Order: sequence, then structure tokens, then C-alpha cells
Amino acid sequence: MLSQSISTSAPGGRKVAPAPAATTDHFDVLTGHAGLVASEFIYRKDEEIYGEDETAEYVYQVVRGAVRTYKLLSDGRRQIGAFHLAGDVFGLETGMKHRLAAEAILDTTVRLVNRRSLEQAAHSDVRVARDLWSITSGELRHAENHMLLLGRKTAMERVATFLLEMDRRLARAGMIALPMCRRDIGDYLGLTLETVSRSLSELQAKGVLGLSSARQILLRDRHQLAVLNC
Amino acid sequence: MLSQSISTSAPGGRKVAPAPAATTDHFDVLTGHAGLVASEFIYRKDEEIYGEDETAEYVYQVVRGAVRTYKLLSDGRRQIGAFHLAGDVFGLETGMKHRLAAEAILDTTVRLVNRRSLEQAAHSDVRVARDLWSITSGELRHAENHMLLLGRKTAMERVATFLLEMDRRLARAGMIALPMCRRDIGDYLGLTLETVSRSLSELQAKGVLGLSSARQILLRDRHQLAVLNC
DNA sequence: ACTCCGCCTTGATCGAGCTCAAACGGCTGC
DNA sequence: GCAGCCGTTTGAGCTCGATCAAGGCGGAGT
Repeated sequence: MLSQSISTSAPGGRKVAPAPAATTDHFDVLTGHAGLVASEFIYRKDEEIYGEDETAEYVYQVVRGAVRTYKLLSDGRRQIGAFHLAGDVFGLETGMKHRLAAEAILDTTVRLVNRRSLEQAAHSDVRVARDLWSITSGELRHAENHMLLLGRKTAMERVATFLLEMDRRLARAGMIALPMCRRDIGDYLGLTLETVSRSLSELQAKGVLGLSSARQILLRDRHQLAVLNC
Repeated sequence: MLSQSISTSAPGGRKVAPAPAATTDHFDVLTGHAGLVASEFIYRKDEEIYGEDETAEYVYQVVRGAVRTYKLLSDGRRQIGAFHLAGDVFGLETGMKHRLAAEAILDTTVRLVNRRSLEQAAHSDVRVARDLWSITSGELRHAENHMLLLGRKTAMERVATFLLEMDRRLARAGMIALPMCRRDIGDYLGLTLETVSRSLSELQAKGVLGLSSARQILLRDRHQLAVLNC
């Protein structure tokens, strides 16, 4: 089945969304400058956006939805490197290939721009070049923090750090509406889904958070989480 | 005691090395272009080069020796993010501050260049801008691979990956001469020094490697290591 | 040559998180 | 309204790597 309601042209065999087949409007977060052609696509839940080691033709920005990027070991063990939420850029590379695979966590709209035209813009506009570097640098900062988490934090500390990150990135009206399942969280934190579930239950029992449903979280005591976060 | 044999001027209160107080020669790996003033410094074993959250005034390149960059938790748990060996650039940031601390693993000579002058060069020369981005992107690639290691690999797999990385980066005449102690390796791999030691002993017992001394390693069966590395 | 000290190895035990298993709950489609 | 299913929770037992402990080894300094 197709990812989009109307199919027109397609990069990499995928189908183009109807309305803004080509716009000169934004990709603001990416470039801060116009002159680039951006298209919108919709990926369905669990659909692959690109694979590991696939040639990197496009750079992406999440419009609506959420994306996970990950690496796999040959036996199926998975490490999610990052979750990308509305506004986030992903898939930006300096080399030829994507170093992680990317999948939609739920039905997700992305804006994408040709990677070569972006590099061309960077060639003529130093501000674009600086923006590209800044995006990669931001990803590196996240990865460095995450290495500390994966290498040295306890399960409870990992979950606390995760909750504070999600609170910062997607809290609306004090509530966190998680787009991802427990397995995704586990594969992000280097834990099993059972350990994630147990940690959340323990935090709920202690009154640190409230779970109105499994994916609707209310943080009641951010200070306590921050202590766990070290 | 001072880090250098002769002291002259000093950035950040440190003492300048005698010979090349200012050269227009290289920092080749960094810029690929001249016009930048680079100084050389010597740091002694275990000396701090910069601290976490310290203002980033300089970008560094290892000339001789080795450097570890790391983050600490409040209780002293440490995660080493990377080892930087001869030729490697480190300390490059887009933000104001260093996100990891840096220490010399042993007596180490570094070349350093003012961060602002480097950014200025990037402003006028798009190739410099591209190089800076590439360096950060290379660090990100390493961090992404390391997240997979820290989140999902077993102790033996981590040690195997480490050995292959060091073989690639510093093998001379088929031998690996490790500059770092077992604790450093453990803090890099998210293990204890005892587990690192046990893993190496086991690999030696299996004939995969030979230890002429604790830090002199001969890889006898790279294929077996590659299998463990997945 | 000897001693000291830091680094490394090895052994014994412990425990945090994993694995295996079962039951629960909420959503979807009939 | 009901059945089935997927995601989640909870329980029980196990295992890998951590912790605690004791020696060994080799290089630096006297």
C-alpha cells in the first residue's frame, strides 16, 4: 500500500504528496535561506525512510510525526541513536551514505531537499554552510550525552534522563504524549522493554510521575528526576 | 612543575613550547590551507588540556602522544568519548564551550589554533568551512558506532571492537602499542578495568592475540575478532 | 641490586538487569 | 457487543559483568 494519498513523481521510487510538490517556502530550520526546492512526503507507521549504508540523496525535516534512526547488529540487536520530532532535521551526511537507518514511528510527514542542491547552496552562502555544520554539531552533542548515559548510567537514571529529554522536546500543557513504544525506548536507552516498564512503574509508585495511559505521562516531580539524572 | 621545557607566552596561563611559537606551516589536516597561526604545546601525562564546560578558545591537533576526552557524573563515574591520536583534531566546537574535558594520556605535543581565526578562515574560504564540518561529522560517525557498542554489545564484543579500532589507528609493524591503561579502556567501553583485563586474557588464551607486555598487543586472528565485532 | 609503587591479573561473590512466562487492558474490526 | 491482537505490566529465576579482595609484575628511583 502506498504511503501517500496521491502519487505523482518519486525520489527513490517513493510517491510524492499532493499539495506542495515543490515549494520555495521554508526548510527554514535547515537553511534559514530560500532558493531551495523542498517536497513533502508522508511515511506510514514503521515504514523505512532510508536504510543503513543507503546512498544519501536527501536531507529531511520532520513536519508532523516522529522518526527513529538506528543501527542493527547482525543478530537483530538494535540501538536507536536518536528520535527526531517535529522541526528536527535528520539524514544530513558529509559522506556518501547514511550511517543509520531511519523509520517513521507513526504516520509522519517530512519535508525533504536534495542533498546536492543543499551543498551547492552551502558553497555560495557561508551562512548555509555554518547551519549545516551546526546541525551536525548538535547531533554530536546529543550523541556525546547519550554515550555517557549508555556507558555509565543505571536503568533508573537512563529512564529519568529520557523523561526529562521528552519533557523538554514534546511536552504540551504539562503532558508528555510519547509517540514510541516501550521497545523503542529500551533500544534507545540500551535496556529491555521490561526494564523500561518496571522503571516507569516504580516512578509512578513513588509519585514522581502519573501515567494516564501507557504513553501519556505527567511529570509530577521534575526535581526528583533531575537528581536521578545527575 | 611546568609542562614545557622553555616557557614564553601562554594562552590560558599555559607555557609555550620553544621552537615553533608561530608557524604558517600546516594544521594541514584541519584546514588544508595556510594563513593560520598555529602554536605547539606539550602537556604532561594526565594533565588537563581543557575542562568540561570551559570556554572553547582553541582547536587542537595531536602531534605526538594521545588524548582522552570524557564526561563525568557527579559521583565520579566517567565515560571516555574518544581517544585522539597523532594527527587527530579535537576540541572543535560550534558552541561557546567544550562539551567534554580533555586530558593527555601520556606526555603529548599538540598544535593549536585560535578558534576565532579558524572561523574567520571558514567565512572567507568555503573549503575550510567544509573541512570543519567534515571533522565534526567524522566525530559524529564515531559516536554513532560507539553508541551501538555501549548500548548493545557484550563485554567481549566491545573489547574486540576496541582492538580492531586500535589496530587500524595505531598498529606499527603489526603490533599495537596502547598508550592508555586498563581503566581508560574500561571507561571508554562502558566496562570495569577487571572485565577488560579478563577479556584480553581470554583472547590470549584462545590464541586470538598475544600480549608481550600489558600494552603491547599482537593480533594473531583478526578474522576471529571481526566475527565478534559483528 | 633493591625497594617501592602503580598497574595489571586473577579469584570469589554479588546483584542489576535480562530472559522467559503469563496475564492484563485497550483498541480495532467484525 | 464481542473477539482478537498488540502493547504493556508484572512475576520468577538466571546470568553477565560489577564489586571486593589478594597477589603478581615491571619500571623508576635510590
